[in-house]
Amino acid sequence: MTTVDKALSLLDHFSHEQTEIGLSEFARLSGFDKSAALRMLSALVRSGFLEQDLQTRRYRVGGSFLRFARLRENAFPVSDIVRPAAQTLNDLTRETVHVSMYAGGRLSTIVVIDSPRTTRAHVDNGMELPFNATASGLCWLAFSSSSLAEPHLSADFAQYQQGTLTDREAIEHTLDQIRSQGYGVAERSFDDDVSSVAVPIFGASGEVWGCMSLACVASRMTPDLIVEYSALVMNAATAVTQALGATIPKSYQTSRRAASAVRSQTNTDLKD
Amino acid sequence: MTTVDKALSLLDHFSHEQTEIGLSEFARLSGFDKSAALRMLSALVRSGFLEQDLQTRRYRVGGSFLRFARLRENAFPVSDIVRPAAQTLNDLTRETVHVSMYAGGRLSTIVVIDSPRTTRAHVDNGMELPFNATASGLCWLAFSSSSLAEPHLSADFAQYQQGTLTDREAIEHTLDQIRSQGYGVAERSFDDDVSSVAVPIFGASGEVWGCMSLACVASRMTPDLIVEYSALVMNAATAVTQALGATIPKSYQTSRRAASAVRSQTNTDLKD
DNA sequence: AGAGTTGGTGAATATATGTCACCAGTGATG
DNA sequence: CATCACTGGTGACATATATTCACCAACTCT
Repeated sequence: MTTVDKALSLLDHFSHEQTEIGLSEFARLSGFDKSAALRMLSALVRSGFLEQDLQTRRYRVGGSFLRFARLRENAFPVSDIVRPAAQTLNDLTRETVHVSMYAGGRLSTIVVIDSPRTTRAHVDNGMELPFNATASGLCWLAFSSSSLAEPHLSADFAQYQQGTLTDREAIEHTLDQIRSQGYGVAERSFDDDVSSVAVPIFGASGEVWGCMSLACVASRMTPDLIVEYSALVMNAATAVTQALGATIPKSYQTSRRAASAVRSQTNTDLKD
Repeated sequence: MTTVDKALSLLDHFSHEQTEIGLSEFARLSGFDKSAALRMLSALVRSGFLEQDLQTRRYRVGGSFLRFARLRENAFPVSDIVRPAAQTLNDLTRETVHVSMYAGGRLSTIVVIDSPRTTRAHVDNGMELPFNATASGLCWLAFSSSSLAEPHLSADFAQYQQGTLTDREAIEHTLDQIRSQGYGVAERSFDDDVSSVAVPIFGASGEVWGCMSLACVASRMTPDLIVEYSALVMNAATAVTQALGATIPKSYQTSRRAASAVRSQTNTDLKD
């Protein structure tokens, strides 16, 4: 682990809940010495990746991220590519659709389109999706290479709800199931009232780039709907994969074929 | 300069024009050894701040920026704060309005609202504004502390147009003028067909946080309009400063008073 | 007043970094 | 086809740099 890795890992302690962190707090969270932490934090401040509140002396995520995020969107407009497919899926199902992307060891939502219904699952844009508790997280694990997935499989899992999978054995079993059916399902696993169906999006390198997921109020989700939705999400995710200039890996195509029979069925159903 | 500074400075070589950079190119641009550069680049890739194209082996800005940018917007929703004021100014003038923010040694646009007119000045969101050639850049220099401004005053200035200021003497003279009138003007200085008026936005620390600028087709800009617009931009920028939880520094208030007489005039004019 | 915070400093040692030579692969040129 | 000039990447050395530790001043809450 280089010094740069350590410095950048400090940023990982920020979250939607934790938006400001002080020096001692950083040292505690990261395990680094206060003095070492301060030097790294100062470097991050100098380059604008952190800002320091002059009153409280606490640090927050800096403005440089805005610049680089725009730079990236300019060079490689992910949102623009992803949003149409998500919108189509949202139009078809009238349920919440979100697309997540794997970067820096996190799976976080980059596009969210909420359901227009009066009762709906809400997902925050930019939200981090836990690997053990969400359809997207499990789906990512299922189709990622073992070397990439390993660190996330040997982590400590938080138990969000009664049904949340926290045992590695149980998770591995679920991943097998996901691999065979081609999509991941999580019912009342992260949020007590939400069930969702997720399908992998592949990147140019053949790795799982992220996931597309449909989330709805748990009481609305039936086994039949899961099958219907999975086919629709699969279509949308495939469109995104192709729009990213990638191809569906052979390993996944078998799953797709298995599901495509179902899809033609459901498409017929939906025509009525 | 710590290693972290060096690693992060590598990212500064990306721009709207330069969206992908290879290892040797990085070494050349930064002056670092190839081997050292590679180690830093690898660290940046590991944390998702860079991505490497597996075909070309070149690097591009990574996906982690999206996550952190959203994290920041969630904690401190700058765009949401800035946009209404910019929209109001756009409604009043029907000219292009852009707001820039200073971070990591760069002044770059974070909100852009284009003019609805058939001929209009277009500004890219996320664009970097050169300090010597834009109204915003000059305005930032004029009201920033000398220690912050110095590195940007002793840099090499690019000559974008005939009238671009590239001589430090001339720039300092212009800055004096900007300080006395409270707003910056740049006519055909960056783009040959664009003139703009910029006013500083202050942050909680009292420093210049960024600028609000009105840009229009150069041929439309008259001395009278500059005075009118400057008062309107000043109103909008003041609103943003206050929305950011900051106060206008005393040093700037004198400029504002000088202009407020003009403002009451122009406000009357605009009522008709 | 005292204990427990906080952010920050300075000087020891230990370690990661900068430097350089080197390798394999690619594409252009004669 | 052989050469040349690139490319991305590797490994090992001396050295510069980061980590560690004790310490300081300021603030808050008993």
